[in-house]
Amino acid sequence: MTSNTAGGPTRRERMRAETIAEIKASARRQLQEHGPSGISLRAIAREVGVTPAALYRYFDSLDALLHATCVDLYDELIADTVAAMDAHPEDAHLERMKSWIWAFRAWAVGHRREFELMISFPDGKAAMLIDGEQLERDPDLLSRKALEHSQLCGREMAAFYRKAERGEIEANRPAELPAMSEGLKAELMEKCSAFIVGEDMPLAWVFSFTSGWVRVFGLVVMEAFGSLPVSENVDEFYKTQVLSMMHDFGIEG
Amino acid sequence: MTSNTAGGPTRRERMRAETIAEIKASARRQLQEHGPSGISLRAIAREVGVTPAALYRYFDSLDALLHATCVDLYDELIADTVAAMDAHPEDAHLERMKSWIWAFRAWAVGHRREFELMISFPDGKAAMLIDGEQLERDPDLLSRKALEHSQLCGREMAAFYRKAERGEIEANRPAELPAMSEGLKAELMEKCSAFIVGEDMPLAWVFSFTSGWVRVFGLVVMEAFGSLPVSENVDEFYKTQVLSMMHDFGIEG
DNA sequence: ATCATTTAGCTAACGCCGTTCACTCTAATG
DNA sequence: CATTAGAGTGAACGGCGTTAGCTAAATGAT
Repeated sequence: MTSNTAGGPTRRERMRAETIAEIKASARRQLQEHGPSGISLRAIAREVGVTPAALYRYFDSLDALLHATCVDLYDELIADTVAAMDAHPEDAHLERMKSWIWAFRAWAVGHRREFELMISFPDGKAAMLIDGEQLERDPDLLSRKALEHSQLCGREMAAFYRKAERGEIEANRPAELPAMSEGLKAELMEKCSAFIVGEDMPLAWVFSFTSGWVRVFGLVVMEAFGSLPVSENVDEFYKTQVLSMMHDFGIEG
Repeated sequence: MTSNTAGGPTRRERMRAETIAEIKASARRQLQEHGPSGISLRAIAREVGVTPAALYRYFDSLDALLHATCVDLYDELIADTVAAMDAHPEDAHLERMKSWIWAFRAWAVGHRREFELMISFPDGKAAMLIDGEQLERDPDLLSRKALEHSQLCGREMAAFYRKAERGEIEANRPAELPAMSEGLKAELMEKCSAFIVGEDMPLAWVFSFTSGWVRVFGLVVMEAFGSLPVSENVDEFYKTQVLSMMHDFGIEG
C-alpha cells in the first residue's frame, strides 16, 4: 500500500508534496525575475538546496516543470477570477461578467511574465505517444484550463440570456448580425457550445459573445505587452470598451 | 577614408554586408524551426561555417542579433503590407485598410515564430547609457517600427475621414461615443496623432479607430497563438469582424 | 613597393546550462 | 529484521554565450 492506516497521505508523500511546492515556488520566482526563458533548473536546485539531478525525481524535464507551472498559473487565474465574480450576487450576471474582465486584465497585467509563459507555451503535439505509452504531460490540459477560464464568463452570458429571454431583465436584441455562411454559423454555434456549456443561445448572442471575447483578449494582450495606445487612462478606456461591447448585446449601462 | 574612389561600398564593406546577411538568414532559419528561444549563436556559426567567436565581429551579442532580426521582420511585415495595399488605387482608402488587415493577419499567421519574437521581445530599458555612451541597440527602434506599421492604416483612415468630411463619400457619423473624461479624450487624441500623422480627426473617429485596432490585434494574436474559437471558417469570421468594425464608423458594405 | 594599421578569423578557455548514470544512504514495508 | 523503494549525491557529457589573445590577410598611406 502507498498510504498509512489512517488513509491520509504518508509522511513521505507529505515531504514530497512539500518539495514539489518548494521547487515550483522557486521556478515562479525566477519566472517573475528573469522571464520565461530565464528559468534555470540548476538555479532552482541551488535555491532549493539540492543537486540539479535531484530535481529529476520530481519532474521529467525542465519542460515538464514549466508545463506544470503553467497549469498552476491557470488555476491561480481562475481562482482569482472566481473570487472577483463572487463579490457579486449569483444573479448579477452583468456585474459578474464585468468582474471577469477586470480580473483577467488585472491578473495578466500584474503577472506579465507569467502571462507571457501561458500565452506562448508550446501547444499540443509536443506530447505524443512514445512506444504506445501516453506521456504524463497532457497536451490538451492547458487548452482545457484556458477553456475553463473562458467558461466562467460564458456561463454568465448564458444565464443572462436565459433571464432576458424570460423577460426578467431589459435587453434588446443584439445588434444586427452580419451575413454569414451556414458553415461559419455552424462552427460558431459548435465551438461556442464549449464556452457556454449545455446552453444554446441564438446565433446573434453567440456572435456578439465571440466578438467581445476577441476584444477583451486584444485589450489584455496589448496592455500586458505594452502596445496599447492608451496608458494613463487605461482603466477608463477599458470601461468604454466594455460599454461598447454591451451595446453590441443591446444592453445599456 | 572608408570608401574607394568610386564612392561606392568598399570590397570589404560588400563582403561584410554579405556575411551579415548570411548570419541573419541562418538566425531566421533557426527561428522558424526552433522558435525564438531556439536560436543558437554556435549553431549559426556552424551553419555559416565560422567560429562562434567570429560572430562577435558583426553583432555585440546574441541579444543584439535578435534585436536586429526583429527590426528586419518589422521591415518585412511593413513591405508586405504596403505591397498589399498598393494593389488598390490610392484613393480606395477602405479597400486599402482592409488590405492592411489581411496583410497583417497573413503575415502573423504565416510567420508565427517570427511574430512571437516580435511581440515578446524585451522592450526599452534593456538598452541604457553605459559610461555616458549610447549603445548601438536603440531601445525605441522596435516601438517605432510597430508604430510605422500601424501608421500605414492610420493614414488611410485619416484620408478617408477627410473625404467623408468633404462629402465625397458616404459615411454616417460613427456610432454614439461612450461618455468619457477629458483626460481620456486628450490621451486618445494625443496618442492617436501618432497613428494618424498631422491630421486631427474628431474624437468619435479616433475612438472607433483605436477600438478597431484593438480588435484586429486581438484577432491576429489569437489566431497566431491558436486560441481563436473559430478555425475552419476563419477567413469569413475576419470578414464579419471587419464589417462589424466598419459599422462602428457608420459605413456599410 | 613598403610599412603600418585595421580587420576577420582562429584557438582556447570560463562558467553557465539540461540531462544521464551509477552510486549511496535512509526511511518505510512486510 | 531484512528488504526494498525512494531521495539524494557526484561526476560526467555535450551544448551554450562570451571573452581574451593571437595570426594573417587586406587596406591605406607613404
